[in-house]
Amino acid sequence: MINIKEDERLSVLNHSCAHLLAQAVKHLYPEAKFWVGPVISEGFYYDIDLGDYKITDEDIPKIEHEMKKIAKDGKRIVRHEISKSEALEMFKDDPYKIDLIERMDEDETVISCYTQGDFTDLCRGPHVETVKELKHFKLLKFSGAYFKGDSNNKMLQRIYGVCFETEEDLNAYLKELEEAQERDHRKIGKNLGIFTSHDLVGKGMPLWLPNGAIIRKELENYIYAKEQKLGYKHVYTPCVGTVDLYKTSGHWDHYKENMFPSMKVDEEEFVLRPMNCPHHMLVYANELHSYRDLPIRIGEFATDFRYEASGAVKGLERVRCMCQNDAHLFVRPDQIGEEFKKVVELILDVYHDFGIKNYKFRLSLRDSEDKEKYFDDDKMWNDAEAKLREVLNDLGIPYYEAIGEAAFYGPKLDVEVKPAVGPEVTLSTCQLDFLLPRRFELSYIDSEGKSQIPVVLHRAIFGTFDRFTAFILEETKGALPLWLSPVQVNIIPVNNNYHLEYCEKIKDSLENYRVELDKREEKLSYKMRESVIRKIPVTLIIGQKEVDDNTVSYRMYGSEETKTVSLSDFQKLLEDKIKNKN
RNA sequence: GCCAAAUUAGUUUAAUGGUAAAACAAGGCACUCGUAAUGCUUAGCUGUGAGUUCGAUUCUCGCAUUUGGCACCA
Repeated sequence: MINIKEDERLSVLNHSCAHLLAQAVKHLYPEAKFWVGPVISEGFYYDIDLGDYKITDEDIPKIEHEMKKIAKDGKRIVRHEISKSEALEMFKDDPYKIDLIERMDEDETVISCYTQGDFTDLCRGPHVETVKELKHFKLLKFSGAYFKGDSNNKMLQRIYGVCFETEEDLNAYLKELEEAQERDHRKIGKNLGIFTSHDLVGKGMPLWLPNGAIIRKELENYIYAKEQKLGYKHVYTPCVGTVDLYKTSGHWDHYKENMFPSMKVDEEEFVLRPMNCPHHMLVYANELHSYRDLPIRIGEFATDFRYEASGAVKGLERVRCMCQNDAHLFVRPDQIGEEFKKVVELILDVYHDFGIKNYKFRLSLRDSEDKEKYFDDDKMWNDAEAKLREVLNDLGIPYYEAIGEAAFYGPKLDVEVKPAVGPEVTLSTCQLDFLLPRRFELSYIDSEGKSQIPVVLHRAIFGTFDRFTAFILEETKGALPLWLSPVQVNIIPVNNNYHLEYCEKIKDSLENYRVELDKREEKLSYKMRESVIRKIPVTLIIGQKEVDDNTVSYRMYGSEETKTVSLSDFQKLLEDKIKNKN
């Protein structure tokens, strides 16, 4: 998918188109006041205050029509430069523009405006020469958007659109948007019987169907093996904890709003756990540790519950009940770099196995101005942030820094991916934590017999199994690699009367695989069609030829070619595919 | 949570102020078949609670869920 914002020409075009949109809106709704109209990776938008009037579906074609009309007139787009005081005078009736102008630097003496026909907007530019160039655009959607992105502020109305240089480019882009919908894990998940939901269970509470459960189990087995090899110790702990547990950890103060409300049982007050750190702290505290024992790596496939805002819930991607591929690494301060590096390497290893290529590393740091949100210890933060940067630089991994995205207890490295529909989400995460070990009074005995406080790394490679499955379904368009596929081999006999016995024999010989034998009294082509629709990786066609020659004929998903081989060669082929994860 | 829109059979869709149609899927019968749909047949549906109305799936309102954004995302 093309990123408009990263293309210089398209950026100018789309930004100019945002002005065209504003002009058209001004023509149709003279009372309209305008906030900002930036270019984004998907095109452009403009935030507009229409008073009490709400944009409807019928307005969009009208606005588009007006935009075309203005574009046809072909007015030039002219730049003026004015001083701050002139600007304040010029836009004196427009509180939004005044807001923008007042925030501009006093020294920045030149403020620019762009005029096209009867419409002038404050803008840094640049723009295209004339509105005539804005021919191939489309308004895509509209919604409410908080003024300055703050939910305490008034909601403005935002209209999104996109503009291209040619009609072909525009159509190609719109087609891509449509195709993205086909790739949406919610659609695939429904079609392939991966997951469902029910009002009686509740919002954001997915039910994993048998096919989804197989995928999840394979993911669990895969990451469990990796983690065991790396010296992780896996545990099981309860999905609830007492309120006091979360008061001890500090989450009660910082995270209560995102937790399900507490429930009283006898004299104890419980919450459904939103994360597993406190439980794992207590696993660590169960015995006395020597500096020689560290690092200690506690892993768990742990079900957590979070009170996600109702508008945020989405398929398997954002849920209220999820299973984390969680682990907490208890390390000595001198081991931070090495352990953090191992986690990053594990992430890279796993992404390689899944063929995931489009992801970004985000180093999430605190906003040092915000003493409310973050644990207050400047030295701790500075040391931790420096450590993470150092490792990333040593590994030569490209990343970007995000101020104010850290957890309250420490900085973190997140891996972000882009779903088929909607904004980027975090998949993997690795978080450094100097705080929780202190709150739980964790310790180890150093070489001089003194008690020391360990450092904790929180990490989740898949993030949650839910979100990772959603992502993998979109990456593969539901055509999962053999090792993950709920049904791996589908056997279709040409004639049930003559070939079934041989098919049963083949099925028995593939006992290590998930095999289906389609015995239904249906036409071969009918069964083949269904096998393809279900995206089963391998379909076997078994008829008289195969029975006579003691062979199998197979067709791989995505190919129309049929190959015939001996059963042992076929088994070898499956083994190789599983081994190579393709 | 906020701004909107949507909700009809298992699924995808149609229609209507006089309680609903089709395709696929499912059940039954026939066909015994070589790589994306054999034919016939049976059963199955208006999210939920109010209101308006002689009568509501259709109009109005509330609720739930879903969808697109915004905000949130330890």
